[in-house]
Amino acid sequence: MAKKTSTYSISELAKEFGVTTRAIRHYEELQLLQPARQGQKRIYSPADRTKLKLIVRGKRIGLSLQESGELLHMYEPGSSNINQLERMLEYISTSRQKLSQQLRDITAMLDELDKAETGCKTELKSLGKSREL
Amino acid sequence: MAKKTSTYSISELAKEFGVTTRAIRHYEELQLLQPARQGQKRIYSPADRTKLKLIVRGKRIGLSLQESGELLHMYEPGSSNINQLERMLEYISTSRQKLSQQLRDITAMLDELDKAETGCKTELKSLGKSREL
DNA sequence: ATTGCAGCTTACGTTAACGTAAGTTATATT
DNA sequence: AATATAACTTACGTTAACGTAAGCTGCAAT
Repeated sequence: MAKKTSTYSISELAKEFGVTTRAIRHYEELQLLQPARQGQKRIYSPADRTKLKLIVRGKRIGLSLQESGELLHMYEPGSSNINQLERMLEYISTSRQKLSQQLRDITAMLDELDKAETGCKTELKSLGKSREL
Repeated sequence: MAKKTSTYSISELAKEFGVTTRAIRHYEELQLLQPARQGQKRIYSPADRTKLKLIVRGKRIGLSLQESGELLHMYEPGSSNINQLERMLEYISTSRQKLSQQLRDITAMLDELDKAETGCKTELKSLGKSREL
């Protein structure tokens, strides 16, 4: 039959993002996803897929599922009450600070890797020289 | 008595890096640190302090203690045998790729935060307008 | 009719990274 | 001498993020 390209099965998403179906169900248990159902089967919308993408991206940079969940919160309808919006702005600002710190940490690490690599290569060269004698 | 400014107690380091002494001892259990001893007490050298710094930095960007341990490996004497050095170069390259991916992930997230923030602010403004009527 | 997937649920198991408690030791202070 | 403080050891507890196993379900191909 015709494929509604706008929905995904759990194993399709699992394969696409390199996670297990168990993991995806786990994210659902933690309320990070709420896919529709067709009987018992989970049906994922493009929005669900995007959320999952954000989750795995979050994981790569070391966010907990909790933290990712809070970020996901910002992609929802937006219960637009003033207080909520302001709390969200604060949260955004805090998140940005954390991410900026991470940026610094990562570039610092990359620097160290460069140093280590140069040192390594110099050593290799000198080892090569001594064999050439 | 006079303070050898070139050594640290466990609680000094704990305070400086915002971790518990228990955590530091834990890193030692996992072989990430091997401080000297003065009787029973642990004495940390500047080198130990640097390692700890790398560990907490690693944690901030989501490295496991294992991974940090492997990175720390590169700051040691360097059992300079050719194979070792080449394996290390590979490891460095792999690490760099992971870190680069993280950089992309983080800037992507920062972008999303920007979007979310603008959206948030626009909503706030429209809410403000409606009250001005 | 049966065999084979893909998905589902329930539930216990596992690993990492410490937390926490209890009791011991060494040093310094009152 | 008594007490406080900082460190130590041993050992069990806890949380997060799934893994893994067992058994049930619906549908499709043989």
